[in-house]
Amino acid sequence: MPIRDIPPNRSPVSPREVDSGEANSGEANSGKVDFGKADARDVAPVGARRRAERLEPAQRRRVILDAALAVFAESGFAAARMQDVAARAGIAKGTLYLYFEDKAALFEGLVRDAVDPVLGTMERELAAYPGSTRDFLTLLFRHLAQEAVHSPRRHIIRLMLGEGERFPALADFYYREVVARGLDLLRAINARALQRGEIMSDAGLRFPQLLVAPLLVAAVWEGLFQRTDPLDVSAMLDAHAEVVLRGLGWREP
Amino acid sequence: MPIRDIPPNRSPVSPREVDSGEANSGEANSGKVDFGKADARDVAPVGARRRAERLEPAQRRRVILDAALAVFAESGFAAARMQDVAARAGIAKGTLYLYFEDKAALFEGLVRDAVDPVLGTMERELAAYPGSTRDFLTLLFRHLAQEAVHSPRRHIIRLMLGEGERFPALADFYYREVVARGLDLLRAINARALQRGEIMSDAGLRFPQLLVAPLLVAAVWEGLFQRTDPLDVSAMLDAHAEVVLRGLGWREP
DNA sequence: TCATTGTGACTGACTGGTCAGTCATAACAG
DNA sequence: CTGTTATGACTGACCAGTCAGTCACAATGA
Repeated sequence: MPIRDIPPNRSPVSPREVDSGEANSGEANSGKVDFGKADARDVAPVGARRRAERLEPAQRRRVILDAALAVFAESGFAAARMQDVAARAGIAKGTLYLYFEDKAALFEGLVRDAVDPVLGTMERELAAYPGSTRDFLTLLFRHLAQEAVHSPRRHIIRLMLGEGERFPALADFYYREVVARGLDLLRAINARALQRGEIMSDAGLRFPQLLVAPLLVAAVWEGLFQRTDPLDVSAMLDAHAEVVLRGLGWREP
Repeated sequence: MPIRDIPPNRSPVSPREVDSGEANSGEANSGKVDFGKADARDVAPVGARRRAERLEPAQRRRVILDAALAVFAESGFAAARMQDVAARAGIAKGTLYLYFEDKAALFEGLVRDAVDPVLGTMERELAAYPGSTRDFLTLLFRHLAQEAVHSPRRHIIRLMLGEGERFPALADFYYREVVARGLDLLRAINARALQRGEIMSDAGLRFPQLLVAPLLVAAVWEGLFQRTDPLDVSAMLDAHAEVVLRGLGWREP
């Protein structure tokens, strides 16, 4: 309770960029009947407090999630500070808690939100794709490379790798929404190609992971080694498509 | 809302397992008062300090590093507590600081230490390997799978993925000591196979990453999805070897 | 039109708790 | 007794999460 006031000699004050706004700049109090202690503390600092513009909840949520992605991507879960998320979103820390239960919920929201749309379109495209499996695979790789390497969502992958083990429920969610669907898509591609006689081996049907493994490398390489040893992701994926198709027994249909 | 659960793992770490041979012989708290016989100062109000057995500095370092691997693997860098590392190593927290400058130095020491021996033997074996490239690749995969999935060092990989971006110097070290050497080894394999006419494509020479990508998947899968959707790593790697060799234009020599 | 009251998004100082790193002290080896 | 090694209580900082309060705007009514 803020009423319980503090001996004036104590000066906590976190000397930090946030700066706990001016000490008390006078101005006793207006109408408040204040029994007990005259109390000098608090009272509106009045300074240049900027209040964030009022926003539609959905918009505010978006802003927060964008900020959170940036901050979590930069620091990982444990080291990310809610204060920083708030600052980046242009709001006060307390406001975060109007939109998300706690830090974990924010992280979750982040992953859930980012995960959404990617695969749906590919699934639909596959059903209707007229060309050869080779062409579709190339298209798929190009799409996914975009996601895994160039989209801001690429950080989600890294976050999942790094923190996922400590969020089993989140890992499950990610598995259901991304991994399982992705693998199903790949199995469908393989099954169709086999059926059409475009390939001979069922290795890709049994281990669709083999088809996307290089994408994981690409996503990780970016963050860790790009600086030291740049990797041409597109070229690598082209090479991969070539190798894997031949490896599965490709022959022109 | 299936996701609500456990944020950072706050389990107190069971301090056995590493066990620096005896030392802090149990007892600790757990209510057992044991006012029995002898050992008068066992009641231990404040003073009774239990000392860890004296160890050679090198051995103590080993014990600490083992403990640190366990704790960091479980929690990641930021969430790992020095207190827990100490407890697991059977020593007091202060003692850690006799061996490592600070938490970051401990993490670094951990990675440096774990990284050491793995590749050397493979490099030497390649030089002397009499069999076909196919056999050598199979051998290599088996070795690396051991490292990436079953060895306690597998956690190092995950730690690098999660934290590496925040330790650029460590990422560089890891690149030099593991990644670069591994890729060189793979390039050597490819070059030799090409020269011998065992394969036709130079894709593996240009992107040796393609050969190990599935290992990364395996290492990650273990931690995140094994529970949900078990993956038979050996079978996957066999399939990978088969696909990739055919993909590179393998023909029996 | 202007005052009053209601609403809820937004704020940030504060609390309670955690933890890295320190250091006076204790135990041991020789 | 003396130097070396180990200890763990302590400090200082840091941060997630709370909550009493603020403010802009909308609705109401005079």
